[in-house]
Amino acid sequence: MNPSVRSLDLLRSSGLRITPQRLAVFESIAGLDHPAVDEIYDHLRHSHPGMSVATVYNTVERLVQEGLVRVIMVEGKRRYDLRLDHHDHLLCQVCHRLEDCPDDCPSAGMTVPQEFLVKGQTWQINQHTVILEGVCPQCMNSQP
Amino acid sequence: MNPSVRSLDLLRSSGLRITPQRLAVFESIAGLDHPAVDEIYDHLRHSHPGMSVATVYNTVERLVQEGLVRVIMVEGKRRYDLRLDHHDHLLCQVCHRLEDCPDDCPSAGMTVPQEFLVKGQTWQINQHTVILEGVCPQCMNSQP
DNA sequence: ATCATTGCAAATGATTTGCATTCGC
DNA sequence: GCGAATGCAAATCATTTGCAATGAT
Repeated sequence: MNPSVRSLDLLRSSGLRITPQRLAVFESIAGLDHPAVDEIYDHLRHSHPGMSVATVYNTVERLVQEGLVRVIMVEGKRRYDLRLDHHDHLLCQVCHRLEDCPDDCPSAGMTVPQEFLVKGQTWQINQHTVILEGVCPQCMNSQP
Repeated sequence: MNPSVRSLDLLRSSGLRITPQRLAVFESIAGLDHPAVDEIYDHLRHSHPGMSVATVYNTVERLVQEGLVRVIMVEGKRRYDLRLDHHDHLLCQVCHRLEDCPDDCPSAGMTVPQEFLVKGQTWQINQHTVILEGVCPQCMNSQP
């Protein structure tokens, strides 16, 4: 699959050097569904022999720094997402699939103030994470 | 500190064998604030020399299985909580303190249905996790 | 040519596992 | 005494780090 112009543009606009590895990692995140590093690495094994896991870790970290992708910590593993706006996630406890919560999600409307008073003292809130855990439709069907 | 009658009762009621290590781990979780395994272990080092980390892992895992404590996955680490009812958490990104969200928390009123329709297919939802991340009052004061 | 990026291998941190010994019941 | 629980050490999994070689600009 050729790198999309969009990927190239995004990478370039961030000022990062364009390397085949970076392009590949970026497009993997776009193509896979909330992948973790090992999934990205496995995905690229055949198309990019010689690619190192360390490079995947590096790249993914740079992409996060540049604000091109987002991390979601799930089950002790970092997973990566191209969507940058806040949204909640659905996690399948069986197959570990992670999916974006649709906008009519019960938690989607929740707003969190930037400051929050707890026991008379102020917390500054920077972000919040909502994960709904359960069983996805596929796993529901295969193991009733 | 002597084991409280309550701890003993709780452990006994679950059918678990009462060992000094179990009692100690259970009371550590009660005494510390959302501790991770290493904090429990450090806490018990002096009072229980010879106690193994593996035992702490074992014990904590059994306590979760028996429904006596709850795990919260935070920053790639399991942390343990005696409160069993659903409640949200506040995480300090500076000192990594984890605190229960008070009941007037913006997310506290949120209810999540047991079944949830996504793209025409049904997810079964078992639980949900809400973590508000930011800076705690103490860290706010010490680093402005 | 310069300096960021890569690849490899060794290191770290959290957690798990195997197994012989110990101890609650 | 029996079987579950413990302690220890080695193993595993995710991630990080050090460093020499490579390659994008």
